[in-house]
Amino acid sequence: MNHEYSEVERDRLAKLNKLRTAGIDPYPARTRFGTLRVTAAEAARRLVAWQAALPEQTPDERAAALHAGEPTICALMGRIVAKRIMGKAGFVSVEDDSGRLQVYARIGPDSIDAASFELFKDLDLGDFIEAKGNLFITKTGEPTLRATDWSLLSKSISPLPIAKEEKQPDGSVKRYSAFSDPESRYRQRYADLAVNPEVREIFRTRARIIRTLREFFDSRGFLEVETPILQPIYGGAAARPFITHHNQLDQDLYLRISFELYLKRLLVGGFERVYEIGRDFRNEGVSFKHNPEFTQLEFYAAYMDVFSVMDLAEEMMQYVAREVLAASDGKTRFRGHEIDLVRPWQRITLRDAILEFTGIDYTQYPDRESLAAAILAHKLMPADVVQGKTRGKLIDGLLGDHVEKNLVQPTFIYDYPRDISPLAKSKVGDPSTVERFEGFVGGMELCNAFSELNDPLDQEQRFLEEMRGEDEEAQPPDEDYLRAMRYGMPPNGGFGMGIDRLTMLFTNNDSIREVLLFPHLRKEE
RNA sequence: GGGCCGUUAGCUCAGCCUGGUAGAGCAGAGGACUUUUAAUCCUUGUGCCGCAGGUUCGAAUCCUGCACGGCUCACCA
Repeated sequence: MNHEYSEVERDRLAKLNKLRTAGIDPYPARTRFGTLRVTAAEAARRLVAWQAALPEQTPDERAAALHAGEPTICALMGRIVAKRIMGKAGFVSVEDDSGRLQVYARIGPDSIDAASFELFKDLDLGDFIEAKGNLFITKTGEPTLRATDWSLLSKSISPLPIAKEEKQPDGSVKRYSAFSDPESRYRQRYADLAVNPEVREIFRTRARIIRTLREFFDSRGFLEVETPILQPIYGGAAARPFITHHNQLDQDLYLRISFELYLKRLLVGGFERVYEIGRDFRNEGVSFKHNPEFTQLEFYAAYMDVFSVMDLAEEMMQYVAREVLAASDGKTRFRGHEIDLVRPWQRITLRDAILEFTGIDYTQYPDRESLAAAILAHKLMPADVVQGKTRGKLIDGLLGDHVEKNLVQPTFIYDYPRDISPLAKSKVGDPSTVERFEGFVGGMELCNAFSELNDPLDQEQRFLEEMRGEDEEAQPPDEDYLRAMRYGMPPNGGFGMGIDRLTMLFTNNDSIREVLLFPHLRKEE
């Protein structure tokens, strides 16, 4: 409550008080012309159709017809984003959710009277109005609504950073000194969305991605479920959690770091295919691909394994790409690469991938010490990073440092070390390896999946092994999960994918912050 | 956490190197203009120059520290 009004804001407050004194409510509860409403896009489409259906005419007749316009009365409502007043006539560009349309008003019998025009001239960029009238085409060819009546719907006090736009001959729009400072845009996302239409488009795409994923799983017999976000024991991933507290119970709770252990309990319960789309919370650093809370998709399917999940993941990606990109070729552009999401994706073992990009065949180094020595000999990691890492973490490090960035076209990497995958089933005949894959696109890890471990005795061993380690991200053993498993869990395949990264991929954004409506920022001073 | 860069008007930015007390365009205000579209033309206001300290007769400018941000490295299955 300590906002200091700027000079512009004080001017607008004075204007607002003048309106109130004149008996005009600057924030009316409802519109007057609601039943007549057309969107800007509908109006433009209607005018094009009307124009095309005009009969054969002389040029003079045609000009007169365009000027008179379509006779139907309709109303436009939205925010004023540009204003061009000249004497006793003027235009304001009105933007709604569908686009922009200009409203024309002048003093005259075909439009509004002098008193109304005085108020019209007083409008500010950012004000919401409604205007009623008929649609016509100006002599410069612009679809326009000729106002015969209009009202203020909401007065803008603080000036929005609305940029001027110039239509280019090729149809594109050139924006001058747009609101572009990333911090200001994220902190005041409302202003960003208000003045940068392409930002709104990112979030429409995001919504379409999520809707399409639901369609995909719903139509394949998956049940959408919701599991606890507040958990007494966290697990299902290697990450540090956020801790919170329940006052009445005097109990510490954790914000979930994954859905995995709860979803697999549901397989014990008899649901064969479940999925959840929701928020995970991980107490770790922020970066261009990490936010403390992020949206995750996980699914688990009884009687599937790592390879049938791989098939399903391919099908899913292809489905979403075609729906979302509205391009039947399923291609997207990301960081300057054209990426083809159509199946089949490349499949390569982790061993072969690391061999290809580092020259190291880790199967030749069966223990931590020999692998660490080889990595140092090849100068693949600094010594202080190598120190203290398990063999599995070293292998994972090689993947992250030397392989991931090269995996631009969709690639599945499979066969992972057991000690970094405590919830995955071991490979038959190769106890150091588990049935797991990760999907990479655009040089970025996108998803993670495995044949889920359903052997309660093996799972108990894995929890114990983890506890013995010194990894501060190790998950605590979950006794209740083991109890569930002992009742019997069907063999199943599970899958997790970051929706934020998927959205980055489909909207060609380098930063996760661009695809989160309100990304985490340090507190404002 | 490390490195680099940045923070000047509501927005986008110049000025800093080479210290002399702050500028442009847009937005705003006043005026002209009854089909404009980055409308145009005339007039005009606008600043804790991120914060704190230091050097200096004098600091937006040089130095130090801090805050915040961007990029990057590390960390992040």
